[in-house]
Amino acid sequence: MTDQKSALGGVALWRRIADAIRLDIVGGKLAAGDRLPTEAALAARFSANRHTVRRALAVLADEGVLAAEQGRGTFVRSARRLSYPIGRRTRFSEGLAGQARSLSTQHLGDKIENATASIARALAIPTGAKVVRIEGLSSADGRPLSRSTTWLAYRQFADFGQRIVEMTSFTATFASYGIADYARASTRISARHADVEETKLLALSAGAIVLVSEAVDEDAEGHPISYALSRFPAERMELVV
Amino acid sequence: MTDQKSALGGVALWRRIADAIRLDIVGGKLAAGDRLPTEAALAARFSANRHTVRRALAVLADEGVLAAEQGRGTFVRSARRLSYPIGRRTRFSEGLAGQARSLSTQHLGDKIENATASIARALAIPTGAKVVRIEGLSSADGRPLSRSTTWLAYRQFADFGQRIVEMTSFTATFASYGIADYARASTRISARHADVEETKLLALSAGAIVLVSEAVDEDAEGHPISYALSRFPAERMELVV
DNA sequence: TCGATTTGTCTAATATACTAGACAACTAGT
DNA sequence: ACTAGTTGTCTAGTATATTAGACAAATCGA
Repeated sequence: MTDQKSALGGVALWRRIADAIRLDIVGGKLAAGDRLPTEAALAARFSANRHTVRRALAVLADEGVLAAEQGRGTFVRSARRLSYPIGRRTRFSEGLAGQARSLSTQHLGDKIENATASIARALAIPTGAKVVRIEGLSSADGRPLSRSTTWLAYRQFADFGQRIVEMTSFTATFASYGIADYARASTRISARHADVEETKLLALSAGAIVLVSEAVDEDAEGHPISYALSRFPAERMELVV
Repeated sequence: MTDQKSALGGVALWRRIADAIRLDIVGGKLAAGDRLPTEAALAARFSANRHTVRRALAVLADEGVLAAEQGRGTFVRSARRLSYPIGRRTRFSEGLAGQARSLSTQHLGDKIENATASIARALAIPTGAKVVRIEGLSSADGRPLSRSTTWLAYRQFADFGQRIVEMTSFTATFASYGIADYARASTRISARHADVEETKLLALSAGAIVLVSEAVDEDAEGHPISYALSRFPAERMELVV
């Protein structure tokens, strides 16, 4: 949109250029197979040096978003953002079905700890009460889509960590506790820069943005059963309400 | 959380430090009135030089988030993020009432133009059809909260731009067209770096992140009436579903 | 085959970001 | 009044980001 250099420090110019081009691609302005403007044209558009543009293109090529061909030009490879639906009763796998061929969720570990104030409030338990923490990473077609941390009351879900590795899905694991149905009670959405761990696990380039969703699920009676903090790469995902 | 310098280029260290501290404040880890760790302690925590930390603190002081007092320390001034609710029938002013004393929406201008593919799809009109574009800026207690661009079909809402300056609210203006009630049809949420114009209007520091919401409203019969693209400063707002 | 266009690579100069250390100015408690 | 601890300011050196220009290597159409 507003291609000016002015905006001053904080974020390097090559990163702003990379973000702008990526936005054109995931936003649909550039389709897969399209040829990008030449490096010289992009340099003019962003009032930057060709080398700076090349650095931005190198990052995007590294991400697999585009590929350069000497003598011919630079071409868009991959496609639009995936949409992650948020509603009262959406399940992870259902929501993304149809947008990707394969979906998987990887269990990164679990741990017993004491509830901080915000976790306790979400789960309606006393601050400091024991909670189970589950770390997970979800991917579609081999590309990581979300890094999530989930807390559950230890009192009710003491061995959730063991069960989920067998059951694989949250829905199935909840069912094993006799919770046949559950629904989303609330979702809060914010955004920030990815930290080092997220950058690594989500295969992001440094300085990328993550959408953060804070979700509380409740059982049929309206009691909160889980509090999940999910981080989505903003360049590959959008949330749909 | 993970305070390492490694993460490499793209985003300046002072900005990552500023973001981390701001996150502690708007996330509630640091309350208004609290004293921050000393500059030396922060420098150690982020493995950075004291001057780099000072630059981050200067930005936050400039934003009004904290204030330094020579000889005493640096103190947290202002408070938590505002929550913007998203639902089938939420209205801007209702949703934020109670979180801020004064709310205002400023009309920045309007224009007739031709619908791009995505606008046309959202409004269910042919690509290239005439649309009215409305630019606005909303603030709470003097701090800008959202920068929004709204498109409406020209055929139905030809003089929306004139009417809204009198009516002041979208709800009232829709009512003047005989639309007593409308509801949210869909909301898509993403995030990116603010562009130059947003940085200025939303009073952000360079390189800040905006939450982007793409919303379609429909009338009682389910016909789309407006397509709005709102940008919220991620450091001051969160969206609640 | 030639020439125009495009990406790839190299060298060099300048501006900005970051680190390092020293000391001044102010505050609060002894 | 003194001292320890804090923020404010200055100078200087190093690393990274950005600009600048030149030429090589590949592609494509005339």
